[in-house]
Order: sequence, then C-alpha cells, then structure tokens
Amino acid sequence: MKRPRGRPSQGKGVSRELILDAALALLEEAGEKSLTMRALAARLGVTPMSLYHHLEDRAELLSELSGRVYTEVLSDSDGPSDHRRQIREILVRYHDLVGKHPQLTLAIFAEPKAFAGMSRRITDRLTELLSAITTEHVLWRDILVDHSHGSGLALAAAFAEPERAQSIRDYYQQALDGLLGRLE
Amino acid sequence: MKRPRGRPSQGKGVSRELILDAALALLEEAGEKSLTMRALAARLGVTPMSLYHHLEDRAELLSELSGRVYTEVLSDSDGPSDHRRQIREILVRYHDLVGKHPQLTLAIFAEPKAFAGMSRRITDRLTELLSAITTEHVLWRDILVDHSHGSGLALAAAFAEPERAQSIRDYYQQALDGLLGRLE
DNA sequence: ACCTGAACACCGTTCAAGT
DNA sequence: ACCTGAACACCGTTCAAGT
Repeated sequence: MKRPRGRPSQGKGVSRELILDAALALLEEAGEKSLTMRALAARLGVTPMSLYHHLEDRAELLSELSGRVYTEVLSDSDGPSDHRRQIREILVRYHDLVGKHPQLTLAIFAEPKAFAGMSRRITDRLTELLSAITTEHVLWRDILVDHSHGSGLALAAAFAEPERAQSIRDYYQQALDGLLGRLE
Repeated sequence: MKRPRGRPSQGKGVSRELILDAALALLEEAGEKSLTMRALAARLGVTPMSLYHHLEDRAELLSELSGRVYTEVLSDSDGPSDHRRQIREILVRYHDLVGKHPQLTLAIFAEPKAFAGMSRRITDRLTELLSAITTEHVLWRDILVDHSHGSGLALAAAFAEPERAQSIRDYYQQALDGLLGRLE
C-alpha cells in the first residue's frame, strides 16, 4: 500500500510532513542517489511537480531532514547529571543517530552547508558544558567533536556491515570514555 | 588553450593520465556535481563517449583519483625519526592533503568504497607504528584516525573560508600534539 | 491552493558505425 | 585501437493550464 491508511479517502494531497517522512525512508532504503524528486513523488502517488508546492527544491529536502533528525541530539536527558555525564550523553546520542541514519549522514557530510548546521547543534552546547570544567574548552571541544565526526563517518560508511558497525560503536564509547577521563 | 602544448599536433586522443588530471582540476574548481562525463570530455576537446575507452565509468574516476592523491600520505619521510614523529608526519600529511583537495575528499567521504580504500592506507601503517610504542594500539589508532577524519571533514567543508580553514589546521596540530603527548 | 502535462536543459551509458 | 553520432533511460525544474 503506497498511502497511509488513516487519510481522507479520495484526497490526493501531500503535506510537507508526509513528503519528509517518505524522503527519509527512501533515502535510508536506497541511498542518496536514489532519492530523486521523481521517485519520491511516485512513492507518494503524486506528480513530481506537485512536490514543489511544498518544498523549495531538492537541496531543501536534505537540509530539512538534517534539522529534523539531528535536533534530537539536544533533547533533554532523563535525570540531573554532572557536566561530564551530559557531555557524554550528547556525544553518544549523536553517534547513535549517525548509526540510525547512515545515508542521511553521508549526504550531510558531503554538503558543507548542511554539515555546518548539524555540527553547530552539537558544538554550541558542548562549548558551554566544557567551559565549566576546563580552561582549555575550545581545544577539548574540537577534540571531542572531531573524534565523534570521524568515528561517525566510519560508522555511516560501514552501514552494510553490521558487525563492523557494532565494533565501531564499541570502540567509540571506549575512546570517548578514555578522552573524558583525561579531561581535567 | 584547452590542450597541453607538448602533444603531437593533430592527435585528438586522450590518455588515462590526461583524463585524470583534467578530472581532478575540474572537480576542485567546480565541485563534485560539476564533474560530469560530458563536461570533462568537453574540457578535453573530445566526445563524452570516448572517455569510456579509458575508464570503466564515472565511479572509477573518483576511486582512481582517491588512490592517486592519497598514496602520497605514505611517501617516504626525509630523515630517520622515531615512531611518534613518524605517526605525526603521516597524519599531518593526510590532513594537508585534505586541505589541498577538499572537493575530492568530500566526494570520497560520501562514497563508502572510496572512503574505505583511503582510510586503509592511513590505518595500516599507523597500526604498525603504534604497536611499537603502546599495548593499546587499536584504541589509539582509532582515536588518532577518527580525530583526523573528523577534523579533515571540517577542513574540507570550510574550503570556501580560508581563515576558518587555517584555524582548523592550527587546532588540529595542537590537538594532535596533545594526544600524542598522552600516548605512553 | 494545489495538482497536472508538457517541455527544457541537462545527466550516464550503450550501440553500431566509422577510421 | 580509438573516436563518433544517435539514441535510451533517466534527472531537476519551470511554465502555463486546469480544478
């Protein structure tokens, strides 16, 4: 069934939300090159041109998906925790999102604009947290963020090899804990 | 002038070398999306189809360029130096190559196959060197490689902002020295 | 307001034909 | 062996027209 069941019966209309949902699904199923405006429209049972009533162009699709997925990095944590723990939570959450959306992440990495947006989301909050526990907060922020991006890149590129991906996850947390332990 | 001067006068032929040179130049000038088989052929004064006598397809172009550029990472260093210094040389050379070829690097990062190839080039030699100076060589290899990839990603994405790129370079070396100092 | 058909200006790649 | 013209199966996007 191409269309969700709970929609008004004969309505052919698509919403921005529906388009973005379908785009993310298509992207992760088939890769960035397969996410074409035409394939996306076909999946929604609509003409390619109708998408342009809801989106500027294809570039907006990726930057919007990037925003949608990666705002989650800063979602509130469960309980109160110290700074070091909060830093860890943000970075692990980021790393997990990369693992959950490898194709989106690879697409973002190749697009400097989308990359900058996603990166800032992590960086800003981290700088704040690090300022409270070290004077070298810029240096440590760069070390932690760069290391996370690099491991994320390896993780995303390993999307087709689950056991390799798992080992990347394990080593990431181990390395992260090692770095955080030295942060003092 | 579209054609190098030193070639046989009326020969229209292109070689694999000429194609790769032109492809790299076009890629860095105009970005990955602009590196089309048709534009590349036009730059060489030849029909698009003639390229297929020298290359399998467009994918081979990128993976071949990746190989060509990033073998340089392992080029022999000037004099004899200790292990720590050799590690530093490899990583800095890698980082510099990223800065010199940002568009190629962004394209490689988005292509898991090309990324794996480039990554192995750095990783293998590093593992060897690290084994000689620490028992936790796998952990440290991941930390160093991931950090370099992450900073490289930021550097490549900043190709349009030279002063930001320079600051990324500075912080990378600072962080790298910090990490190498703690390696023991 | 939203959807459509037709069109424009592109792609990568294949094939059969030329030299 | 290498280059070509023509063609195929695609792209993103625009425009004028329909409801």
